[in-house]
Amino acid sequence: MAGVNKVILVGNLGADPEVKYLEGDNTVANLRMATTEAYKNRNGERVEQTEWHDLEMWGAQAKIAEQYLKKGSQIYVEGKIKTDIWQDEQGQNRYRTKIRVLSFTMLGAKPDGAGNQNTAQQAPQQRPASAAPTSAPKAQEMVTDTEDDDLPF
Amino acid sequence: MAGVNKVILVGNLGADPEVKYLEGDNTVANLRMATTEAYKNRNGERVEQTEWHDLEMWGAQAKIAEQYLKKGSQIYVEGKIKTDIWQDEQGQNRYRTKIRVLSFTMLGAKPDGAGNQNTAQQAPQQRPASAAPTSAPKAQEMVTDTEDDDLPF
Amino acid sequence: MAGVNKVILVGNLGADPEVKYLEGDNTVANLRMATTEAYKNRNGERVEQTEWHDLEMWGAQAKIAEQYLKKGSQIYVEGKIKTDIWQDEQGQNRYRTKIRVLSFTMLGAKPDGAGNQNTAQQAPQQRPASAAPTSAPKAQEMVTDTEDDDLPF
Amino acid sequence: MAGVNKVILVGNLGADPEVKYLEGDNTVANLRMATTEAYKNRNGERVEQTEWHDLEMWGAQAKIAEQYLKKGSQIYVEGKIKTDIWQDEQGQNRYRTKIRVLSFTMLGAKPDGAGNQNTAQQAPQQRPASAAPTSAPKAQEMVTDTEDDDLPF
DNA sequence: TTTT
DNA sequence: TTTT
Repeated sequence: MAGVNKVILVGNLGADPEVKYLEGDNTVANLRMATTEAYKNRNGERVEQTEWHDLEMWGAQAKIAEQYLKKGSQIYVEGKIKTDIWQDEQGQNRYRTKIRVLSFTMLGAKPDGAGNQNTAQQAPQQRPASAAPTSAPKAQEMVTDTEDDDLPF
Repeated sequence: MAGVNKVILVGNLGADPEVKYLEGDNTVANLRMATTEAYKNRNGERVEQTEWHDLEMWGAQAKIAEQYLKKGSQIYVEGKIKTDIWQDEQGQNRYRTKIRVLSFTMLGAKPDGAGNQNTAQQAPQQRPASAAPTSAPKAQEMVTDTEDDDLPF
Repeated sequence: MAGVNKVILVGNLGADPEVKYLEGDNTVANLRMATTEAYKNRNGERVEQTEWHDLEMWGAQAKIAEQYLKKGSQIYVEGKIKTDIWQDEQGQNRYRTKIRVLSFTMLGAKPDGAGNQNTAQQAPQQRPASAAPTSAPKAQEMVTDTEDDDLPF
Repeated sequence: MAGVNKVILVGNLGADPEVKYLEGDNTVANLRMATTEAYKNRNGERVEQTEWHDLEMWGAQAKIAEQYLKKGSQIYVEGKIKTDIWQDEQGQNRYRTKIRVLSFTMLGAKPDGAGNQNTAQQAPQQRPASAAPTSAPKAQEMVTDTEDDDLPF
């Protein structure tokens, strides 16, 4: 049966994206993103709670992230949860959960010389990874994942 | 700047899908869907509130809806809000808001002879509208919109 | 049965909020919000499509909107779809769909003298409508609906 | 600034809920939930990918889960991502990510003798944890978290 | 009517 | 007009 595995985040990057260029012309970007919640506790004191998320982007999307996003950038992210499980040397299960980003968009602050908010999604038909540089999406537009199904993730 | 316009619904169809075959080999399906909320009011009485939604599906997705969905079907829907505005004979603005479905999946009850729950999405690369019947998604899978950008909607 | 009726929007206000103070110490705010999508059509031309949404906020949330939001403000909104239906003088059904906001948060640009981004939600336990001004949420925090069930909406 | 940390899942439970009654009249339920995605790979073969999620529910919600949910139950879940980090005996960072459920609802198949679909949410004002048994939400309704802010999670 |  |  079909399931739904959807994550929606709004928050800020804790560091610049880390981008790796892999063999076979593939690119992956890893980002750390904070989402902060504020509320008043029983004593009426303001409490802030920050959750950190590991984001993973692939292909053209990763390159756009490298180009437009940096530490502090506020973004909207849509993706899905993926948990890696493996065994360490002691034979114990180890877990690491990340968000596979399907689309993102920059919020708020204008990029350096550029316009205002950016959105970078992985919108298949609309912005092919093979698109010429001039037609490439900017972070101000929704940047959608353009990857195929057989990539190693 | 990039925006987000996202709708997520879980509910039941009030009637069978209405499907129209248009010229140019295009298909559109219109569905009425109810989402029901239940809560207790100040007097502790249980109150039910039902909201009705007009759904619109195109192309292969519309055909899957016609084939698998019917009055009473429980579905999960993801889409976006679209409001049509026009002027009536009196020159007054008239409004009609519908949900342009981007993906859907059948929930719960198994279709007649078939497997378990269905999901029908509009997943571009994965399930092309041109796919052979045997490889067509069923309502038990996520059915995603496969339409192009230049269609009349 | 329980349904889901959820809307998530990111966009900008087309005008300042319109706030009405009703009898019985109730407040309602109406806002117009644009969500813009950009994509390339078949000819490779960039096309922009803007959808306009009618937002409705109540109570403390409405007051926060009045205080912090204005024309151009970029916000994240979570809410549900509500369609009003009535008959006009000709006896024809008239429809108007709005988004009943359950929580919102300001994005991007800092409010005038204030801190950073704002989020205003309707978070019941956390920020009661009866909270003293000093403990009131700002638009930089998530502002959640605090209303009761028996209000006229 | 205010952030958004939202998860939406539709899937099935891999086992009955595990419920623990804690001191101080607190209850916690842990559930394993699968979300399955199906797509065709480059060779046109149908591929299924299942992701497993650790859900955590508290208070009245946990009790409703214990009462109505079991292995195989199909549910809709809304929550937020929470990652626990600690150091193991080797001084290495260990991670475990779970979904703190804010609301859920049962989908599809009717519970044994009961009505149809269930939704169990954590809707504060509407269905207080202190509500009498007869007014308690069933899994067919949206079951919302009723917990306070100072609980240990 | 917003924003880029 | 669905569903419970």
